[in-house]
Amino acid sequence: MRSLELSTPWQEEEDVEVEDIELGKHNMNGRDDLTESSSDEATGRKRRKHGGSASSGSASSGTTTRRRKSCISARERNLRRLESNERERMRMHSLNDAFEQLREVIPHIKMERKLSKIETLTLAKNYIMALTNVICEMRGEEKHYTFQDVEDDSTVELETTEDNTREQNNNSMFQQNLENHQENAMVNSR
DNA sequence: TAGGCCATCTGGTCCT
DNA sequence: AGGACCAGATGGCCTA
Repeated sequence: MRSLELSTPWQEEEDVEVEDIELGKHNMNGRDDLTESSSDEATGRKRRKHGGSASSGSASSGTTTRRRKSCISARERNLRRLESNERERMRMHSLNDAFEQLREVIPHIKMERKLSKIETLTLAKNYIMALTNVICEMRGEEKHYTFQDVEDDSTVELETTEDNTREQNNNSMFQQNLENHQENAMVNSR
């Protein structure tokens, strides 16, 4: 763990009423003028160097704007930024918790590594589609969705054939599980 | 070593 | 006004 170095650009600024800001012209590789990020003592997770760029988001690039800066001290801004970082960290952690809970409820072939986020979402989508099909079938309606071969599915692009095979296995497992549940439901309802 | 995935920082925008 | 949300950027870790 490295300690927090308080020498970020915004700390060294003097308080000014108005500042010229050139959007979209920041040094993308300008890691040199950036120091270590805020500490992560609260979470103990790995930390990064400053990664963000000022040209991110939907800021209009290439234009020069003149914006009024609030009359708060550099120290205050520093504090606000750190608090904001902490909130963002917590928000992302809660998002990751939600992903973890989703992984737990999606039936899938267990692997050495955990499902990535994109895999989790894709499987969840497929599972919902499979469930929807079962409901339709129970109602005697036509199936809503057809599970295409992964190669034919332009919406899902997996990198390796191993991944394709796994996804197909998971899809057929969905169907198998659902059919079993369906049978059980029939038996219980008698 | 390249590429995928991820955590984190950051600043803009939206919402309350 | 302040917090939540979002997306871009970056560097670390891991695997093929």
